[in-house]
Amino acid sequence: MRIGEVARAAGVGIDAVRFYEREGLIQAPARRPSGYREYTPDVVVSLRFIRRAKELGFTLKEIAELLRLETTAGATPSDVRARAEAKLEGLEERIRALQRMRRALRKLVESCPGKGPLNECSILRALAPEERTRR
Amino acid sequence: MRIGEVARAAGVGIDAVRFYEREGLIQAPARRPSGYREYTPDVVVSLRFIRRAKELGFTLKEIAELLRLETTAGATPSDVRARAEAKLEGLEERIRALQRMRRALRKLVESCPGKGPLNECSILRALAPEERTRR
DNA sequence: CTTGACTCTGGACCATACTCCAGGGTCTAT
DNA sequence: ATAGACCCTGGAGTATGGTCCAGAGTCAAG
Repeated sequence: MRIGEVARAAGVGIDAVRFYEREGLIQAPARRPSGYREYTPDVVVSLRFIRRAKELGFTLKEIAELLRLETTAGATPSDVRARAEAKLEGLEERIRALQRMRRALRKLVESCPGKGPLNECSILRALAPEERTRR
Repeated sequence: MRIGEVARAAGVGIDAVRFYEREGLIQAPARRPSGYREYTPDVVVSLRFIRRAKELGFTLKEIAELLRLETTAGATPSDVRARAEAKLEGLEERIRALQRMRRALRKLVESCPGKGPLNECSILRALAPEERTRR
C-alpha cells in the first residue's frame, strides 16, 4: 500500500503518517526503487490506534510508550509487566475521574431542568473538591 | 486573595491564571486601586476543575463549554439540557473507549508474563479493529 | 508519451496552552 | 524609608502535533 492509501484507510493525513514515522511511532516501511514508501496493511491498525488514543487525551509520547510496551514485550518480561501495570493504574484513575464527571453531568441534566441556581448539581465539584490546599 | 495565592492553592502557574482569564475560562476578578487582582476563594475550585479536566484530556475549549454549561444553566433551560446531554454522551463514549483499552492492557499484564510473541493480547486491537475502511 | 494523480524531501507555518522576560509599580516588615 | 516579595502589562519564546508549500520525480491510463 502507498502512503495516501494507508492515510485514507486510517483516517489521518499523509503528513501525519510521515510525522509519526519521524517520531518513531510507526516503523519506517520498505521503499520502492523510486523512493515511494511501501506499507503492509497492518500499519493501518497502528495508525488507528494512534488516532483513537489521541482522542482519548494521550500524548504522542504516551502513545509511543504504549506501542513500545507491546513490541518490546517479548524482550524484558517482568520489566514490561511493571510498565504495563503502571499504565493500567493511570488508566483506571482516569476512568474513575471521568465517571465522577459523568455523575455530576447526569445530575445536571436530570435535576436541573431550568429552575433556580444550580449550586447543588455542580460539575465543578465532581473534580475539584476532594483536594486539600497544599502548603 | 491575590493571584499568587490562588495559583498556589490550585496548583497552577500565575501566568496560567491570567491566561485563563484572557481566554474567558474564569471571570475577571475585582481589582485593588493598585491594579492587583483580588480573588474570592471560589476561583480555586474553578482552577482545580480546569487542571483536572485538562489532565483528563479535555481541551480548554471543551472545558470552557463545560463551565459555561454550568453558569448559563439558569438562562435557557431546555437548550442547556440538550448541550449537557451531548457532552454526557461524548463523555460516555470516552469512558467506554478507555475501558476497552483497560481490558486490553489487563490482558497484556495478566496473560503475558514474558512468553512468546503476544499477538493474542494486543492493545492495538482494543482500539483499532471495529472500524471499517472508508471509501 | 503526455496528462493527472500521486509521491519525495526540506522547510516554513499554524493552533494550543502555556511560560518567561522586561520594565515598571506595590506592599509590608524592619 | 528601603529591602524583598509580590503584582502589573505587553510581548516574545516554547513544546506539541501537526499542516502546507515548493520544487522535483513517479506511475498508470489513454
